Amino acid sequence: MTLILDPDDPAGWREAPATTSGGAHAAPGSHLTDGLNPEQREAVEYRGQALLIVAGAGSGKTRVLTHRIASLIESREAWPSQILAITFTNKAAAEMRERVENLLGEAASGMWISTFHSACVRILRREAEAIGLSSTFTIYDSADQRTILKRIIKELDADTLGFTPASAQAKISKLKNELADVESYARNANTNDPQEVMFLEIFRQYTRRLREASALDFDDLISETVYLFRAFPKVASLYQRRFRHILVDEYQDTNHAQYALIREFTQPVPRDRVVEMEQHGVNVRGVTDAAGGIPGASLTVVGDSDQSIYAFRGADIRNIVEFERDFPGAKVVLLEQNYRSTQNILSAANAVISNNFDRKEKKLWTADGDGDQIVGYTGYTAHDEAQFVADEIESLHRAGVAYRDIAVFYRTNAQTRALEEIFVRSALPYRVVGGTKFYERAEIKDAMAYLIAVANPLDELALRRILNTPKRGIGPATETALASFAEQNGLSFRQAMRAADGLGLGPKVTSAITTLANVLDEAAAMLVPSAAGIAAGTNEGASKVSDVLVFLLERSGLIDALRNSRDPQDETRAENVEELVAQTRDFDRENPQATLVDFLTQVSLVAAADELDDASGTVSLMTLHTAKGLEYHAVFLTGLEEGLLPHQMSASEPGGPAEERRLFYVGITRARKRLFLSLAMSRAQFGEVAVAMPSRYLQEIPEGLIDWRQSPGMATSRGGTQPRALNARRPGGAWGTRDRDLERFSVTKSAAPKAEWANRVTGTVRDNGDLTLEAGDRIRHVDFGEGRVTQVTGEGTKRIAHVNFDTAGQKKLLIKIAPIEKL
DNA sequence: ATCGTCGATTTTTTT
DNA sequence: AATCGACGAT
Repeated sequence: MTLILDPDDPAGWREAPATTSGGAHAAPGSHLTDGLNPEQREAVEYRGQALLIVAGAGSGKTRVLTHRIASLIESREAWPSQILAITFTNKAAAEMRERVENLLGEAASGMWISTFHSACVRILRREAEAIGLSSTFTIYDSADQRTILKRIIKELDADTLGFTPASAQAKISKLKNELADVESYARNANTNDPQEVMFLEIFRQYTRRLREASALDFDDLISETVYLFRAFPKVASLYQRRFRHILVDEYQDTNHAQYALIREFTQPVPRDRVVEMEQHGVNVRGVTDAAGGIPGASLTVVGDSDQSIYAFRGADIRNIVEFERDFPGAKVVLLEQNYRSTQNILSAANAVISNNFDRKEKKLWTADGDGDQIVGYTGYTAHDEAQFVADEIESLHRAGVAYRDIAVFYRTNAQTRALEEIFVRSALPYRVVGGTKFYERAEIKDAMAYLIAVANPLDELALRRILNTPKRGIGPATETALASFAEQNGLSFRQAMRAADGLGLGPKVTSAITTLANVLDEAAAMLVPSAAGIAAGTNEGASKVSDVLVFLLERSGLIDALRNSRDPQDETRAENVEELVAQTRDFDRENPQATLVDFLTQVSLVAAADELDDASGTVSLMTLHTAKGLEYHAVFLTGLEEGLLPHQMSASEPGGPAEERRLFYVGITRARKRLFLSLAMSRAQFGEVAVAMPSRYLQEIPEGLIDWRQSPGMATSRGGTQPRALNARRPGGAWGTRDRDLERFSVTKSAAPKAEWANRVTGTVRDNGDLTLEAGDRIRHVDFGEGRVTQVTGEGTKRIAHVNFDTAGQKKLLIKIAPIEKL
């Protein structure tokens, strides 16, 4: 029996599989390949150093990945702790873990299945001191980055050279994704260019401040792990020894730093170091090869270059395109059969994506038949479009489709407004996934800053945030005084606060500062485990996260300030803070051994898609980016207009329009049975109403596939719906285009004033107070005209009228706010 | 130090 | 339309 030391658990020795090298493997259980097509089966069963699975949308890649992992373990070729699977979101990780557990049962525990960022944090916290970090380092999000850069740019007067926090942030992120640091940038910088010199200074200061605060930004999490492995090969060897099988999902969206990290993980360990490791008590039996070294881990990547949509964040499509060159002898398996969508949906997707040149030809197909036609609709305004979506959702729901099986996608978060307004009015249960997140609310960030300040006393950003929140009379002057006192005496901001007595500030201010410092100290004391806990290396005896939070909220006066405020919005803010307390209670209950730092880490790394609750009975609204990897019975793609998809901003970027097309492709392929494409002819931007043109991608879909309820050509300037052949030719090429295909979307060039066709569904909202309606009442609605109430449901402000309109058909309306009057 | 008003600026997508 | 920052009044 071979024993393998698990670096995760230095005290725990685990049993290793019976055989790990040479000889015939036990045949993987056939239940793992039953029902798979030949390609899928090959992807599960192939054994070798490198495997690329080119998995078209809906081709069952998660199934292949989970079965492959299960097969490795069941055949005793690998121990669970030797598996490292990287997914794109925590939700995908959780799902993969669950599915592997379903295949293997208890045997699945010990695997690392997580996102790049979570895995790196786990490694970095463990090895923090090697690279001069506190193991309680803070993770800065983009808002934090922006705050710091804003201060730096102001101090350096860098705005005179055209620097903005956003531009500096983008540039720093780009550099870090390429594994460039301040030194390497300095070496290549042109010292004659004042702009580059200034940027270098910004970059230098930014790096220094994060260092001093013991903080890392998102990009650092990856790059610092790479640096760690490169600077400390012995540390790297521990992980190279442990992880024998690396599996990476969504490989087309990896950036250079992530690629470099994968390469580090898959490096072999030379014999000399193996000998050294053995001398230090690291068990390597069962993983060495004939030469005495540890061979590089096997690598499986899954991806689809047609779904690469993160170039803006440094994703390098070459990682997948050049995989075979990077890993000689790599096996490639192509999965083209689709198990998700109808052929009509797939034909549309194939047609659209085939317009991207420079791609490997790939055609999705299904054996399940054509299915329903795709439905198209052109609204007059965004609200009109939203009303179409709401109506169709209601009619799907009446036909038996659950709300949770329906999703609405859009390109930009701003587009949620019109959709939400109409959905609220229509009493449609929905949830916006991502968007303005709970943890981005100011009051939540304040409360979190208290926790961060306790967990990581070096974090100046968090301290400065809470210094005068709630108001304690500590203004910018005092803040600056503290900061410079700290600077001059080589103290941290926190230490300066403790020493505030000697600064000669006003007595009131001084006492406010020391009181806060004491509260933080007391909270920090609550987190120290008991002697027994320390001895056992556990968190035993430390206060729960929720208790620390409640202590901080009460003693800092934050919660009282919100409750006693005259600002009516503060009531909601207080409720949000209560919700945060409830979340920490949940966290404590679900993770009894976890620390405050664990909680902060989890919060930092939640992805938009992680918020999805499969059990909720609501329609999901999300961006096209968030939609990647998900699937729904019915999908609505909205805002299919030039300037939105493709987005205006993408036009100037190389490869922009092609990436936007992939985004459209990703959206289409999320749909299982029903696909709805919609757009508006006018859209409000910055408060101004602008005329919108149909997206160029719409015409790439073969005409017969779409049933236009109201086509762009039909939606005339007067708001009428004169039926007109989709491909009716109009002389002169409307909209000044020569492209004949565009004409099927043409509208009359002499567009009438906007006011005339903004007469459809509007954003009108009113407060009807306690208007009472009952079945049988006649009402008039601003947009839908007259109708008869058939039923009233719900209570209080949520009362809903079900109305049969004379011309507009059946609708549900939230009585309190619908623009209606009783007749 | 705090509060209120005016004007500028904003929207791409996210771990 | 709405948020954010600068500036001036209290």
